[in-house]
Order: sequence, then C-alpha cells, then structure tokens
Amino acid sequence: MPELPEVESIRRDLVAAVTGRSIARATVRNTGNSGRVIRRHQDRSGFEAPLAGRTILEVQRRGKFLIHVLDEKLALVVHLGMSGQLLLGMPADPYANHTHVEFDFEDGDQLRYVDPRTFGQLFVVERSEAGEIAELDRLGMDPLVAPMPWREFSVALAGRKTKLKSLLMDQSFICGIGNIYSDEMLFAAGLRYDRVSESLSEPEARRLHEAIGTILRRAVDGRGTSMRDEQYRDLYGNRGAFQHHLLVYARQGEPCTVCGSQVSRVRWTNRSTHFCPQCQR
DNA sequence: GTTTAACCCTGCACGC
DNA sequence: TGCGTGCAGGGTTAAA
Repeated sequence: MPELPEVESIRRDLVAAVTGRSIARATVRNTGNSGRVIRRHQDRSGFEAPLAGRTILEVQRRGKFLIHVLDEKLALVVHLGMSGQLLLGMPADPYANHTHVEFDFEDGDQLRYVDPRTFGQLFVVERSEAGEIAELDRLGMDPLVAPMPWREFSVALAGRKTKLKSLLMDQSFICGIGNIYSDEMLFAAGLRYDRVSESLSEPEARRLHEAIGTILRRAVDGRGTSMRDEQYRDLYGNRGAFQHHLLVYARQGEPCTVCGSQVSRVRWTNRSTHFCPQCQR
C-alpha cells in the first residue's frame, strides 16, 4: 500500500534510472483487467500513441502521484493504488502475474507496471505553460516538498471539525498520507484518531505538525514499508525496511513501547486503526 | 461542511 | 482438500 515514503523511494530510483531516456513504445497488455489501469483514456491507443518517442526529462512526485515529465509538454502520471509496482528489467524477463503495461526504452531496458488489484492508474496529460497538471489541482500541500508552515497548519486545524485521522488522510488537505502513516503520526503526537481537529490545544497541534514531518522523513530514510510479500517493492523489486520501526500499525495486542499497555485496533470509517488507549488522548 | 457507505479488485487467512 | 466468507486498502461518488 504505497504512501508518500514508498512513492518517494521509487521516484528516487526512477530519477537515476530513466531520466533522459526515450520511450520507444508503451504497450497496454491484453490480459484481463489491464484496461482498468488506463481508465482515464477512452482506449489503449489514446494512452500508447502519445508516449511513443517521448523523452523523460525528470521524475517528480506530488503526494502519492509519480509524474514523469516528458518533452512536447506532456506528462505520464502514475498512481500505484494499493498494489501497483513499477519494475525495471529486460524485455526477455518472465512476466509477473498482473503485468498490465510495459514501456520499452530505445536503448533496451523495459519498465513494467504490475498491479494485482488494479486500483492504480496511469494516464498521459498535457502540461500547462507553467508546467502544471490540471488533474492534480485538487491535491493539498506535499508535506515533504513544501510543508505547511506551523502557523498556517495551526489555523487550518482550528477551522476544521473533522476527526484527525480523516483530516490526515484527506488528500486535498495534505497529500501523501494513508492508513499506515496516519496511525504512526497520531501515536507520535499522542493524539487519538477521533479527536476533532478544532479541539486541539496549541501544544497538541505543534506535536502533530512535528510528527508529520518526522515520521515521513524516517520512513523515507527506511525506503518505505513492506508489510506483506505481494506489497510494496522498489524499482528493483527490493522491500522497504520501515515495517521494523512501526510502533502501532499492525502491532495490536503488543505492548506499547512507551507505557506498556496493549496496542488496540479498531475498525473506524472502514479503515483499520491502531492506537495506544493510554498514550493517545 | 462533514460523515458514512458502497464500489472497484485480488489474494490470503480462516472456519467448516 | 475444497469451498465460502471476510478482510485488506486508496480514491471517488452519492446520499444523509
């Protein structure tokens, strides 16, 4: 389940691996649900044709979206959904199950998009004169690239009646945070998932502001979280390491590392939520 | 403005 | 062993 740290790790791999290279052709494979991952396009050719011959100028990230900036004012945007992977290899490599799209580079390598649950998506768009992508307009600030200043964050919290976990996962407020890291941030800040945003004191809001940055930086340093075999892999198929540093997520029933009481798990608004009932208020 | 539920999908764990 | 069921999750949409 790639969130910001996982997507950022893949972006850094991509910067080194594909910047400056030209795509000879993109191919949407004819296997089952492959059409679903390019659902923003009417048909396969609408996705494949504009990519042929394009050069990747740089690779950016906005929240959980990867943006391959191309020449001719185009961009290839990739969202990995829950189970999407971008893997670099050779055309002769055996295909993993659920390989939906492949990109052949003019000098030989191949980039493949694999996604068992097909919640991810890829699309090609035109960039504006300023280089903006209209489809990503709704995203809020990126907490790694352009973190919201403390004072602005505090004012934003005070003006909202949303519960904290919903707010952290609201991509139009802060983009890039999902279920795992929202639980970890709220634990680090000592705040319950269902606290109302506007009820936070200044010290509490400050703790949350710090926790967002701290958890994300540590997770990026750990190259993301790989919880299960079929989940997050980097560009070369390697697992992340941050799962060894999670303090509440998937640790229900284990002792809290701060107070020793049992970590709880509840199902809240259709998402599993992990917290320490003693430390988080 | 905010909350809640449903939907999309596949693989896995579990109980029978 | 094999089957059915529930769960996991991100983003979107509709309804309340």
